[in-house]
Amino acid sequence: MTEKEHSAPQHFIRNIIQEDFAGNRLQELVTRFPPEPNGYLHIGHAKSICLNFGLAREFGGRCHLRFDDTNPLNEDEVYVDSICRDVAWLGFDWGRHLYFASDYYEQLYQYAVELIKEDMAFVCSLSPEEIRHYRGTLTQPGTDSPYRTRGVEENLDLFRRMRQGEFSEGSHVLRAKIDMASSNLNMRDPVIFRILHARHHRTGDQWCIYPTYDFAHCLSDAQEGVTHSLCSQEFEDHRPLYDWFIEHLPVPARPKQIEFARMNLTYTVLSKRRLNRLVEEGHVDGWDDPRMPTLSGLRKRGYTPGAIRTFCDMIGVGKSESLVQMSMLEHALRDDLNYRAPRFMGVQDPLKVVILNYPQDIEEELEGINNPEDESMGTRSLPFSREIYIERDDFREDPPKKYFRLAPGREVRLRYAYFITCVDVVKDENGEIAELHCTYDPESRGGSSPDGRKVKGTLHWVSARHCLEAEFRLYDRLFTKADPTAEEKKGVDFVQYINPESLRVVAGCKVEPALRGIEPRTRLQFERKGYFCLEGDSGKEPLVFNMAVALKDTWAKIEKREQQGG
RNA sequence: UGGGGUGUAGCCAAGUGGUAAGGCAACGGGUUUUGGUCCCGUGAUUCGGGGGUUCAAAUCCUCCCACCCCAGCCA
Repeated sequence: MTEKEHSAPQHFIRNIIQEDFAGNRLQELVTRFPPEPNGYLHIGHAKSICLNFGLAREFGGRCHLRFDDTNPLNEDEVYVDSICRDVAWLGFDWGRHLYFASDYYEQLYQYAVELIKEDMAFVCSLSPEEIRHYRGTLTQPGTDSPYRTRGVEENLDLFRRMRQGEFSEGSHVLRAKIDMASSNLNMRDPVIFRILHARHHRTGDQWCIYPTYDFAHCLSDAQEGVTHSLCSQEFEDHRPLYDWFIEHLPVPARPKQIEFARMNLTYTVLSKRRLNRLVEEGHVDGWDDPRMPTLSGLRKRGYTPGAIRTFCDMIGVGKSESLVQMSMLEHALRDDLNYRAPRFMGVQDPLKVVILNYPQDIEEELEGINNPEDESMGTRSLPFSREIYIERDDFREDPPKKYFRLAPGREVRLRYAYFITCVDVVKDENGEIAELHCTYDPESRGGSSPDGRKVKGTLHWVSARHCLEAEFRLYDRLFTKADPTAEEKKGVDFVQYINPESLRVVAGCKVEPALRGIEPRTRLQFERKGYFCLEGDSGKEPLVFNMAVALKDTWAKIEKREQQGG
């Protein structure tokens, strides 16, 4: 790991682990990341991945990647592949510890048989609706199923026949016999096996009964020797049940479940349901749209695994549900890319500048530093000629206060090139500025003047004759509200708050020729603009760049304030 | 109205009886051939609220308030 990782702050789960080691209750830490293969991973999952794999790495233990594939109805192999890819991309290695709950189906079946034999489980033949009624409500206890007193032999026979495929879906389920009066609904004789005549993506048609999450998860953990089973808070109510199975079955290990709070991020959504809608209804261009908070989207956007890991360290691990500001994620990215991204010059909205006293027929090569933060990244050559493009926004005919870029009569520096002074503004028939006429100071080659005079502004530029054509895709927050789901609670559909300017495609951009032939996905900084990532196939013009995040823009802030202040 | 959780600055978050870390954001200032980076500085008489215990409380007790989760044969 070469990138600068923040030192991991103290949090309650790490404390528990340290205490377990100190108290000699723990020899080796074993954690697991247990996704269900029914969707794509997003930044919220990254928190769990970094926690589980990070802790294992920190304590010299191991972390398993286990797919909780207990529901064939909405699981698929394509998700397995994408999840593996995303976890690996984030920088974690599960080694040989890739597991599937479906690998344990036979063992799980045997555990269920065990429970029946001990009179701790029974086949219930109530319909789903009846089961719901018998369960009671939040404030009223449930009532025992009439099938609760079935004999062990009958239960054994029925359960075997369930497996045999003799019954239809919904006709019978296997339930743990716990306590219908429990104030914890999860303990009211929970279903542990149900009939599903569905083809499973890994076991095919081998099974027609499938274990439920509550039954499979804890026993899978135990089977793998997981020591600390970290999950999100909504499972806190399930812990008594988790412990119940562990206590009542002859399992090889006794994992400890610990819950932590989920994270939310401003200006986006993280629920599977909502993310799905964005894709289904075409509000975004697929799961890997660079505006999506999915790992595949962030990857396409130009995010680095290191930035995401740092971000996860920054937000910490606690028990209170948080709404983390997007600026934290953006900071983590800038911080990472500042040290690693090579610099280039690219003009988004070109304004031609003719340098009157620069000879028509010559051109020269100037030298640019690839990364001022890292000398080892070397230098590159920048062709310069009489006609160049600068950013239209870097010139004002009537400059506002504190504006120190180009204006009539003003002198500025062209980065790594020369000082130029604007001597004339040429307009077209509509009164629009068509081009600028400037003069340059031959003595200022490289960007500094021997007489020591200072210029306030430094502009990026490209040589008109040498530059490459490019398209910039500028991304902004996906929603106009920090918490679009809060608005939803007021009865407004969250899609109403999609930011219509979340994507701005800017054609006609000009970038420096050193960019010719760069690798797809290359992350770079366009100086004074932001961090970008080359999209798609490289080489062919126009080159397409996705903006990952803009550089901080103090001037934009000042200008906004000046305008508001009058 | 049952059970489980949470409440420390705009946001995230340490702190577990000895007098409120850190990060993001914001705001000042310095350096600067990126209005970037970097550096320096500015914030809680107070920890959801009220009582109480104590020489001493964000930390212990107590009452109250607010928010989140749970009634899938989803995970």
